[in-house]
Amino acid sequence: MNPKDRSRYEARAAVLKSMAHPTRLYIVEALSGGERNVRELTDRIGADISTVSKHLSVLRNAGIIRDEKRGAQVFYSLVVPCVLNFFSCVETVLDERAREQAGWVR
Amino acid sequence: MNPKDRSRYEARAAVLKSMAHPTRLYIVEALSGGERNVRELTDRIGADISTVSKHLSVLRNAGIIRDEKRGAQVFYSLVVPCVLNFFSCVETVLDERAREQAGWVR
DNA sequence: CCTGTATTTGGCTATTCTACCAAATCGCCA
DNA sequence: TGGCGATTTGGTAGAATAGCCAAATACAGG
Repeated sequence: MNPKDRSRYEARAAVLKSMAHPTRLYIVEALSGGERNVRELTDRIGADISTVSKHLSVLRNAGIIRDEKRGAQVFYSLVVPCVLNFFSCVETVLDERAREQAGWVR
Repeated sequence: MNPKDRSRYEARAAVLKSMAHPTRLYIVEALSGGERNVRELTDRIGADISTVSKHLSVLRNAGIIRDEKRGAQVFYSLVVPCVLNFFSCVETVLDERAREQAGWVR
């Protein structure tokens, strides 16, 4: 793989990697219903607020979400809604895998 | 987040994680053109064959690809083609990010 | 200006990844 | 059966992650 291709795939992988964590996936889905502030997300997730804040910055740096400060609060929202389409395909993968294991027909 | 939701998001994240690596993304795209054996993939990627083999097993365990042994060779192919749809959305993310940085309009 | 609330940042540890080399397996065929 | 090409597996060092706590920063009001 030449350097140009390599960096292209690295950039793509970085985007997927930013979503490849249970908490961050949860955040993405939560934001599909509209913007949320850090406190709301933290309450739902049930982890330390500093942990959630770091997950949010991972997603923001990847360009998946953006932040808007209003007063003392910071509201996050989805920048690229098409990432929500990933969910159905991921479910397909999981279903397919379950079927494989159950049937063992191959 | 309750345990049930948590494990659901963990399963989903595991699927994304299996693709969140430049080499593995490259493999997925390479397999969109049909099955390939380990040697072919290794030649294109330019890493140690044992490294490629391990990447392949990550994707196989996730249920994204499957292997079929024919003679001494092992051919890999895509199980769930919908993952190819991820690429266009990922490009959208990258484009959006590039635009942000260029324009600085916010 | 001082306090309280909201969020981010720094620091640290435990865990997980990744890549390579070496060694083990697997299937074919001389 | 012995050797060969193809692929996987075991081992390991180094890099990257994730989570928590403590401390820093940012804002709104009083």
